[in-house]
Amino acid sequence: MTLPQTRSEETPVAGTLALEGFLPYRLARAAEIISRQFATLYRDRHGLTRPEWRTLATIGQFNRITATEIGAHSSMHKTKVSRAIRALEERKWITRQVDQTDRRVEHIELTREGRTHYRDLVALARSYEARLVEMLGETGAAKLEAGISAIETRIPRS
Amino acid sequence: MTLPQTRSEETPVAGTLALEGFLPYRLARAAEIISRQFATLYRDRHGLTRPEWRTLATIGQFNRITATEIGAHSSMHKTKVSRAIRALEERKWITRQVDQTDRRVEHIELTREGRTHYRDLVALARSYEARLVEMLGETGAAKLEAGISAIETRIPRS
DNA sequence: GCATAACAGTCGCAGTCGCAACAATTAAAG
DNA sequence: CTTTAATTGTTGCGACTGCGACTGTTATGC
Repeated sequence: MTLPQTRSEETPVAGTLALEGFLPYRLARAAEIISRQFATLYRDRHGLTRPEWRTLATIGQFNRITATEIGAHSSMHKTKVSRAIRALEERKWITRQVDQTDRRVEHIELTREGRTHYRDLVALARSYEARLVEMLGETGAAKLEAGISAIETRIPRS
Repeated sequence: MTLPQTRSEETPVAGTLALEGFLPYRLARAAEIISRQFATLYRDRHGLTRPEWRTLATIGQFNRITATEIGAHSSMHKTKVSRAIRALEERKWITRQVDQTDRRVEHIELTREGRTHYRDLVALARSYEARLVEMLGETGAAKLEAGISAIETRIPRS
């Protein structure tokens, strides 16, 4: 285990918790490592932030979608979605049009330019995921996915 | 899978990426669910933030430790550590003393009061982890840990 | 119908974050 | 030695975050 260099002088004390063995900490740390690594790719390539990437990925996945639906599908707070949408609109990667039967709702679609970038990002994502699975090994990746599935199915959304 | 309610009208489009199946996204989401759930516990009970909890956990794990070592052991940026230390000091949960042979270094220890809270937090952490493993099931938890271990060992720290 | 509640999306604000720059100190180079 | 580089911990700053309040609109209750 690539532990952060363990301290030389100090030794763990009895009656304590080993942070590096604590499951929630390990999970958070693992996710952050992967998240940062992947984020570097799309940030360097397209200058996207994490909320923008998720928003774009969701819009591209469906063809026409609303802000609320984006938030539900990508697990993001509505303000995050709102700001990401604005940023993508300023780049002219998406367009919005007000629903005529319910004028609270805006439908969002990719522009031609947005679709081009989306395709590129999908390729980037697929290739990163493939490399990731390769590094983890088939069984390592399978176990990780099974563990995540357990969380998705068994942990009640607070 | 407790998916965010899938959209009724829209159907996934070919040539796209399914965000909900994308491993980095799923991992980030799973970690956030757990992290938030556990954070609610120590926030409600002691008013701690996440960096403060990690810092306290690290100080308690070793008896005497420096800020840099805390950061290395808990995967936190040094500014986060610095601010967490100040907050804990203001609560009088820790004390610092300057190293006499290298006055750049400060050694940090728990006060009596800090140790009390630390013990309580350790109990809280252990009980949460136990409940978590119970919810995930023995095999689910084991697979999750194996997957995380794969990340810890096989993914090069950028 | 009309008042009230619910909902979509935006915005102000206060809190948090990480980066870069910094002061103080110690180590290394020559 | 003396200059330069490296290290520890802090701070200023701009960017980002989520909460609550808000506008505009549609649905519901009576």
